[in-house]
Amino acid sequence: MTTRKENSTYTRNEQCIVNCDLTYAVQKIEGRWKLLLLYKLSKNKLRFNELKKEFSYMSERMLSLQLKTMEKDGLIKRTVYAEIPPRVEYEITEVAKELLPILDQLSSWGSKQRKAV
Amino acid sequence: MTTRKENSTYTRNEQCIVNCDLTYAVQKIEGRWKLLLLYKLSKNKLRFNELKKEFSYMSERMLSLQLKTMEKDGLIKRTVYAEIPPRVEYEITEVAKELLPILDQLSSWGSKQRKAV
DNA sequence: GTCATTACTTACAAATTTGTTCGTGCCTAA
DNA sequence: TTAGGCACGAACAAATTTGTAAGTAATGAC
Repeated sequence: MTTRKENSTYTRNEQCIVNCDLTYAVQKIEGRWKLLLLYKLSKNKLRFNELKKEFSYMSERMLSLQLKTMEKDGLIKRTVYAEIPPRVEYEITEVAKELLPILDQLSSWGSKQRKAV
Repeated sequence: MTTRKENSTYTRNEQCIVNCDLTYAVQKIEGRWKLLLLYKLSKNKLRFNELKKEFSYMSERMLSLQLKTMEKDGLIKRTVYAEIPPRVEYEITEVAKELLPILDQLSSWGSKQRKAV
C-alpha cells in the first residue's frame, strides 16, 4: 500500500513465506476494502466518483490506494480518457474474473461458518 | 490478534463491511502465518513444540497468537493433556477441512497469476 | 538443589495499515 | 469572477500487526 522498508525484520520474515502460492494469492485480496471493490467492479465498469459514491463510508485515500495496488497486481484495469473534466474508468481483468467463482465458494463458507460460531 | 479498542475510527469503519460474508471469510485466513499453520495441521495433529520446530523462522509469540485466534475462529482444536511436562495438541476442525479444497483453488490461481505478473 | 523440558506469557519496540483533512489543476456553468 | 466537479496527492495522526527478548510454573532427572 505504502512503500516498504526493504530490510526491516518484518520484511525479512516475510521472505520465509514468499514461495507459498496460497499466501501469495491471499495477499492479493487482503485489505479491508479490496474485495468489495472487486465484487462491485465485477458487475460494472465504474468511474472513480461512482465508486466513491457507492462506498461512501470509505475514505477517498483508501479508495485510491486500493485501486492502485489492485491495478499493480493485475486485478483491475484503469483507463484514462483525455477529457475535461477527467474521466477514469476501472474494470475487472480476466485474471480477476477467474478468481470470482473461488471467492463465491469462500463466501458461502464464510456464511456457513459465521452461523456456526 | 491483540485486543482492540472498541470505538476507534478504525473499528467503526469496520462495521460497514461486517455483513459481507466474503470479507468475513478472508479475515479468518488473513495473517502472515495462519495459512501455513492450517496447511501443516491438515496433514498431522501436532504439538506446540513440533510446530515451533517446523516453523523455526516464526517467533513463539506469533505461533501462540495465531493458534489462539484460529482456535477462537473454530479452525483448529486444542487438546490439553494433564501431564508434566505439559502436552498440547493441535488439530484441524471439520469446518476448516471444508476450506481446504477452496484454498487449493486459490493456490493454483496464485501460482498462475504469479507467473503472469 | 540445580537444571532441563513444555507451552506458553509479558513488556516493549518496530513496521505497516488505515483514517482525516486539506490542496491541486483544469475547465464549465452561473 | 466565483463556484463547483473530477481524480486524485500530500501531510500527518491513529490504530493495528508483527517482532525481539526475557520470564513463568510445574515436575522429574541428575
